[in-house]
Amino acid sequence: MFSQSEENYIKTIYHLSIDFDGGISTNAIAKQLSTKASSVTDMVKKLSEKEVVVYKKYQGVTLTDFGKKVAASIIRKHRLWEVFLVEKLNFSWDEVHEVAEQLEHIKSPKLISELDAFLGYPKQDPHGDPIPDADGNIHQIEKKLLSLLTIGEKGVCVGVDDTSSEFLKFLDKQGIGLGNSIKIVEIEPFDGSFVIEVNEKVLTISNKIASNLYIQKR
Amino acid sequence: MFSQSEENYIKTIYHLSIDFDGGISTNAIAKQLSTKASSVTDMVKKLSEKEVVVYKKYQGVTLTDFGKKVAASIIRKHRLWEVFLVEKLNFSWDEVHEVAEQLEHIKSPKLISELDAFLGYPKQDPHGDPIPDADGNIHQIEKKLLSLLTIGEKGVCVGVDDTSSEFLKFLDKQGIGLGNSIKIVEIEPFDGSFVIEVNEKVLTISNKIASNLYIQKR
DNA sequence: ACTAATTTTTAGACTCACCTAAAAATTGAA
DNA sequence: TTCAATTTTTAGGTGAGTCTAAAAATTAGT
Repeated sequence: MFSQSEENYIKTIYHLSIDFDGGISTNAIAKQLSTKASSVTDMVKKLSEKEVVVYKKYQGVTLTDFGKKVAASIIRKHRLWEVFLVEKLNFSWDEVHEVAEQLEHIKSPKLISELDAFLGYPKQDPHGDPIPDADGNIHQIEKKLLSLLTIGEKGVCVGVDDTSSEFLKFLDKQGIGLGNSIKIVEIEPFDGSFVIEVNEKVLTISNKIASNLYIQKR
Repeated sequence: MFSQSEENYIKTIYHLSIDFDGGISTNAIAKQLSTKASSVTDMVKKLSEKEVVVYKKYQGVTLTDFGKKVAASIIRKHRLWEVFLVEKLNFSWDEVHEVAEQLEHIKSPKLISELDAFLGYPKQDPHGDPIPDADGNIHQIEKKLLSLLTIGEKGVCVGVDDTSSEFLKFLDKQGIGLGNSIKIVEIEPFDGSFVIEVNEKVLTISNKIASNLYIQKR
């Protein structure tokens, strides 16, 4: 069994490993968890004794296969709770994270399997991220950043990269949500901003916004 | 804000205060929490600094009005989660306690008010215990131990005193549940056992069982 | 009322997760 | 390649919450 603190480290290392391959630096982990590199060194030694990570001094850490399974189970809980909060308790997608951070640490296999069934075995969380299955397998759907599309291309909004409250509130205000069809009308060469058509409305979004929206072409 | 440990002490002191009035001894708290009296003394000093309890050396502790409010809010969360587990996630009433012990510490006012609404503002938990309202008021329903009734009296089963898994499983096996109408057919003078009629069936229960079942006369 | 038994508190120590400050290793720039 | 900047680790310390053992206070038996 892992403490809440250990679980937070495991989850963080997992997330950092997605964009970066090779050892994750103690500094990167420290920054993500708002703690100090020295604290990370301590924890990482403990996790390596528990066979969750491989750690060589000054080389950063990588998750073992076991560690990846543990991470997947924490993320599974986190995302299932997010679905619950949005679908059943009227939370908006920018309010769920903080509470899910707490709920993900509840220990009860029955709770999670029943919650999964109660929610109808959802495959994605409210931000479009995949929910790992009970065995820890993650089925990532085919998706592309909106900013990589060209004029005339169409697709469906299936996720966001940045999940900050400010960004999600902005999307709500613009009327952009998961499942919406989006068509690229124009790309401004000067600043890379995009003119898109969504929900029968035409609007302009900055390149930064476009670089945080995932589109599935289908 | 209180730590999980502090919350567990506050809840325990509250529960112990129901059956004994006057100061609750450190020993009683220690036994309930499976810890040592010396640890209790430490915590109780801290809680008294936070104005949650009144503590005089060697005199035991009592909750302040503020402490009672805090206790009620923890118990409210615990019981709402119990209802959720039984009504929505197919837990049986003997499985809920352990998980609710974890869930009761989740911090989010919105979570609890939305959960309350989602469950249809329940007034009792699965064991028949009252759910405190958002202001900390507890509306205890009128009830009596079955063992205090006499031959011919009738009532409805509204709660249990002992909530141990063994007892609850026993009740399930006998077909006794909340809401069932119960009639006293006979009382055995020799051992004080009761012959009762419930769900059109007649069965005999020991005095010990009868002393753990609450009946509402209506 | 006076011991004896029990309860409660104090004192000191432990683990966990964190910190700061300094030392050591790595990296990068001229 | 060398040395300065950066990163990482070590060393030592803190607070929360727990423990054991011993001291102090209370309660109970005669």
